[in-house]
Order: sequence, then C-alpha cells, then structure tokens
Amino acid sequence: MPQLTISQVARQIRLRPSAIRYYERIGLLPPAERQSGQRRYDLTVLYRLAIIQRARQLGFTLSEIRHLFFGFRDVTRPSERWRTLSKKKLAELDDLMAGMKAVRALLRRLMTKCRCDTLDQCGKGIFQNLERDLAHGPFLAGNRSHVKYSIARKKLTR
Amino acid sequence: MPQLTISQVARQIRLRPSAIRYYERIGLLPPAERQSGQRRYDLTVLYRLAIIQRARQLGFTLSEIRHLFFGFRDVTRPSERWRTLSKKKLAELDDLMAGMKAVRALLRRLMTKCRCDTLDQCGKGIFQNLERDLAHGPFLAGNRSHVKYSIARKKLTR
DNA sequence: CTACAACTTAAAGTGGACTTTAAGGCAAGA
DNA sequence: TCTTGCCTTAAAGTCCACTTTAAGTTGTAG
Repeated sequence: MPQLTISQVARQIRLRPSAIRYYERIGLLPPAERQSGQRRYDLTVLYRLAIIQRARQLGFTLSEIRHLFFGFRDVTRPSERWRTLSKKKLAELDDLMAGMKAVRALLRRLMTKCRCDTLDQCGKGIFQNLERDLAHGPFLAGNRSHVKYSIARKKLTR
Repeated sequence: MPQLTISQVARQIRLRPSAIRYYERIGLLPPAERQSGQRRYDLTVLYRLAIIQRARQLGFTLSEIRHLFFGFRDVTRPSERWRTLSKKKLAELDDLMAGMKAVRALLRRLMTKCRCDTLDQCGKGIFQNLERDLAHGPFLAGNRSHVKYSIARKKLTR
C-alpha cells in the first residue's frame, strides 16, 4: 500500500524532505515504514501534513500542533480540538492586534510630530516618559514569545 | 563627568548589563570610557538607550536602529530619519495586520464550521484545497522574516 | 564496473537578540 | 589578608523550525 517516497510527498505538499524527517524526529509524524532503509508513505501522510501546514499558517507552533494530534482523549472530535486551540490563539491574536494598533499610532505620531533637533533630544523626551510608558504595561514585547507572526518573505532560491 | 557604572545604567533603563555590552559589541553604542577596565557612562547613554528601547518596541530591528543612528548624513534631522524608517515599518505592519485578519477569519471558521469525524478527514479537505489556497499567495508565512511582533511574556524570573 | 540519483544518519549551522558560563581582575571593608 | 561585590572577556548556549553538511547506502542504467 505505501508507495510514495519522501521527496514525492515533499513535492506534493510543497515541503522539503528535511522538514518531513524533522517532523518525524520530533514525533509529529509516526515513524514511516521502510523499504530497504528508505521511508515509504501512503496518502494519509499528505492529510496529516496538510493539517500541519494549515495549522502553522494559523500561527500554531509545532508543539501546539502536537497537542492537536495527541493532547486529547481519542474520542475527542476534531471540532472540539480545533475549538480549544483556536480560542487560545484568537485571544493571543487579539492582544497582538491591539499592540500593533498602539504601535501604529506611535509610528504615525513619530512621523508627524517629532520636532527634535537631535536624536539625543528625542531620547531625552522618551527617557523622561519612561516611567509613564512602563505604567501602561508592556503592550508589545521584544521578540521572545511563542507567538510570532511574520510577513511572507520571498523563498530563498536554492 | 562620566559617573554611572553599567549596572546603574541598566537599572535606570530596565535592561540587563549584558544587553548594554551587546549593543556596544555590535556598534549600536560607542565604546564606553573605562576606569581601571570598567565602563563608565554619562547621562547621554540613557537617551540613546531610550531610543533603542522605544524603537525596538515599535518593531525595529537592531540593524534598522543602527540605520537610524548612522545611516543618514549627519545633517539629517531626526524627524526625517524617523519618517523614513516609519514609512517602511507602517507598510510592513499593514501587511501583517491584513494577514492576521485573514487568520482570524480562518480560525473562526474552523471553530464553528468543522464537522469532520476525524482529523484525517480535516486533512483531506485541506489537502484538496491546497491548490486553490496557494493561488491566493502566502498571505502569512511561517516564521522566518525580519519582522516579528510578539505578545509580551512574563519575564523569566531568575 | 562505474556512474548517478535518491535515499539514509548524526551533527552542526541559521537568524536575532540577547543570556549564561567560566575564568579572572580590582577596590573597599573587616 | 581575606572576603565581598561588582566588573571584565570570550565563547557557548537559548529559542524555534528547520536546513545544511558530511559520510555513507541502495538500486538502476549504461
């Protein structure tokens, strides 16, 4: 029954073989059957990979996707699994959007309202408002969170 | 004149000393004066760090911030510098928001409209729509871009 | 027999913004 | 003198989702 090689699967789902091996290594995919050492797949792997792709696109981490697959009792239906994960993700997304709107506003103000003669002058102003700004709470953090959304970038040709 | 030690600066601006040393290493801060090997700073470093903080908060990378400081002719006023950078960032931000709205919609549909009995069934549906979805263009990519916004995370206590 | 394509593995590399570690220096106070 | 506390450096580690590399295996074609 299993007839697809890893690169045939990769081509169909638009992934690199290395990604598929990686998913297997971290337990997102079950260990594939082997024919003289080489992985062979049937169609169902495409479905599982499609879910992974879509979930990634929705901002889920691989560990959240593992939860989607394995973190529920077997009888739990997909709709409920998706609901559980999506609810959390939507909340995160809404936080993120709020933060981004605040950033947008700040960017606009910066563009239109800066009258400083030097950057040090800008800095002084910012520094003196530090206390007040921090009181607001960090609406946007640096970059060490589990939720990251990124703008699509041209594929590295290779 | 320079009287502050690195950890006094760090405390005032709410950074770790290691971050300040890192900024110096990558050329974001000028090499600090030394007193028997140790860095000593005056107030202006706080202003510069405040700008870095604020710019990071606005989604600028350290390399963009370097551009803010050093990428213009000396006579270029802060307002114009900010305008140049902000324009680009606003465009990126708008793309990002659009992508996130699409994701939001998909998440909502997933929550309310999934009637699959098994995840494989979900996967089959997704897989069969792959072509169509890809035609849309990747409105959101995985996570390898230079623009990342993240939800604030509780500081690692340590 | 040789060449070649496609596969295998483990381990190391990537990017960005730092932090942590290891090993050591220096000044002040008991 | 010894301890304490803060500082120094270079190098390695962290996170995440992979990719790349190096070295080797297998099957097929000429």
